[in-house]
Amino acid sequence: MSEGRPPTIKTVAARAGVGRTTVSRVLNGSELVSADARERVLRAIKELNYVPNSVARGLVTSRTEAVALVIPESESRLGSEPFFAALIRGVSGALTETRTQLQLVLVRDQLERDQLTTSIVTRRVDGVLLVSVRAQERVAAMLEEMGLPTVLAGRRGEDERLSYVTSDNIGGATAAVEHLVRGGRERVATITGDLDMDVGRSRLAGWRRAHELAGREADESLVEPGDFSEEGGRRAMRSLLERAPELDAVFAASDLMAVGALAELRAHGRRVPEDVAVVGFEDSVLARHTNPPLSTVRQPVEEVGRTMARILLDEIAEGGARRQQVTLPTELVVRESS
Amino acid sequence: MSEGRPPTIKTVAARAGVGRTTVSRVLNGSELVSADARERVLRAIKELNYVPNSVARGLVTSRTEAVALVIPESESRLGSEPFFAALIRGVSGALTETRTQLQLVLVRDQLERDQLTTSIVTRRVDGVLLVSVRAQERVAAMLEEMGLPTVLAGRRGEDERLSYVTSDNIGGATAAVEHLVRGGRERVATITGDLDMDVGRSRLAGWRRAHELAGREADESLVEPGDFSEEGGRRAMRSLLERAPELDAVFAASDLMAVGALAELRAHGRRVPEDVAVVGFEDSVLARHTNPPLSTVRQPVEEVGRTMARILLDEIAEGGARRQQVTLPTELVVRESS
DNA sequence: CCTCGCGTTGGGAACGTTCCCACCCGGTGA
DNA sequence: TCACCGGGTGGGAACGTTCCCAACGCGAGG
Repeated sequence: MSEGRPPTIKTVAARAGVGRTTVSRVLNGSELVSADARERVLRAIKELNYVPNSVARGLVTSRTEAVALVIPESESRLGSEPFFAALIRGVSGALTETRTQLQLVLVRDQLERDQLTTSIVTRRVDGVLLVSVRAQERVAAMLEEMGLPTVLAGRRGEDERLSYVTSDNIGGATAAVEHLVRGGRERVATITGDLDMDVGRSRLAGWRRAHELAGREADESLVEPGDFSEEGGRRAMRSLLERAPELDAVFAASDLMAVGALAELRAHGRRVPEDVAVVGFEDSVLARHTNPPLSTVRQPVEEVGRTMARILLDEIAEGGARRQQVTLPTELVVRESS
Repeated sequence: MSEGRPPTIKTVAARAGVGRTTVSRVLNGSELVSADARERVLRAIKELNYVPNSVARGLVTSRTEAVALVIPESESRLGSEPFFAALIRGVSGALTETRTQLQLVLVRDQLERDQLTTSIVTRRVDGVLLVSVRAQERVAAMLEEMGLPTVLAGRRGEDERLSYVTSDNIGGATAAVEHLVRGGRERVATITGDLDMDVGRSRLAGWRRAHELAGREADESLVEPGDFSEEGGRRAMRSLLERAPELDAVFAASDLMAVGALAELRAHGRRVPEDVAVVGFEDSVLARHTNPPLSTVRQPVEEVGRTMARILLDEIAEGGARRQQVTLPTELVVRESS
């Protein structure tokens, strides 16, 4: 096995006794090849162990068969790690069906964020998947302007113009709070996520909506801003307990904040769920292992990833005109904290 | 701003009033360019918003400035998700410094595993990072044979020939068990990981070694095989309790198995740590949130990723002769379960 | 027997770079 | 004055594909 250098399409053509073009046609599944020629080509390919050079192909077609998955550092940290992993799983699953490559881009700091556009142009990817964007996300705006096919995980706001896939945050939050109300809770507080993000705002909107549906007035003094982190959850719980000691339930906009809240409640001697019921959001691995096990809202993260990838492939194939916006259903998971 | 099509090196050359080659030289930092020409080229680049086409460059240099990170599906599942996320963070961090792209390849099933070689050849990456390999990993063997620069996370066995980065599994396990012995535990059992993997074997070796160092005979009936999963941990704990009800400590080769063990111990009315002490391995997010919080061995996962990337870049740059094998230190984290 | 058409085929050009080499030009030493 | 040198420069070729188009062979129809 003395491979000088890898075989090219010419090597194959020579071996099969045909021209370059015919080999190319076989490779790309064209009909205009005689059965005889096709068979000879296929045999030569197998004998030579030929694999087409995707770089050369990319040069002429100006398509790389690759998409970038862009994830802000903050998203890959925090308890959202399982989110991140599941999303990748979904994306990757949908992508491998079409042989599209997945490039991972983690954006650490502001500097990298600024270079991102150049970086994406250099990469020459066919499209971009962008995770969890803030309201004023410059990267998204730039991609939109460049006309590069783009699908967001989550949306920047309610008037999002780009394609996106998100889970039903309003519905999930509503269901969580309704569940608390139905369980006889009178004073349901909420610890919100970052209100600069649609997930944060939507989950808060769900809390409000549930009150409305129950014919109650939402008491805004029961709303405490958090930041999706465990420590943020602790802090928020602390100030809620000071301000509204009579509360008997908390809806936290993330499991991690719920974990922080649980710790703080314990520190204050409140029993869960007897004195205070707690519900989180996300259904991360954590939720099953807290004490007591955490009721939460499950999001179909892997499905979100899969859907994003499918939509992106669509956009790439069709020249990107039609935008698709999908909201996937969430599901309340009741455990012992409520 | 009516961009017909993106500017090429020729556009830049024309605008700067120089030849293609000179632009190329400026781009690649060659010294053989007059200050004057260099400045004109840089200005033209800025004015035209020119970004070199990495595909075309890749075609002639036959380097893509991209590496693949290959992760078996089983590794991205289970409680190892944070592991996976942290590893990616490390890899990505070290890579962005050199503008190298990261391609993520998740291997779901056997079929995909078989196609992996072709897939890697098609991708034309400059090197491969391969996660957590089993003893008989065909992919690793194939990469070795192809001579493609490769770095493993973990090793196939003690006689690994490829470059790898691993954490000190033997040392960590030894420390964990010594800690239990020093705490006065007499009968320290262990739930092993998959013994087909070096991590599994090494952590078991550490358990043996600690006994040896303490001048005790390791009682092999206290060894129960697990599979790194929570359910596996439960099952193993159950049969240990049946077989050796007098045990007073358990070292589980992963946090997730430790969690399973905790649940099973509780079900059997054993108190932790009073009746039985438990130590895990990994220090995943989970460990801080179990009841009681889990003592465990922390691995520097992000650092493993960073180191892998650095070694791979080295191998790529230097034509791959020298192999590097690095073992990073682990650290015992004592919480309340021991 | 010639022409037409259609299924099949292959060569040339192009994609945007880098690398090799030849060239130019001013200065230096004989 | 002439050969020589070396920094600076640019054009041609090559990388391995795909696409365009011209050409081929062969049977059918006039």
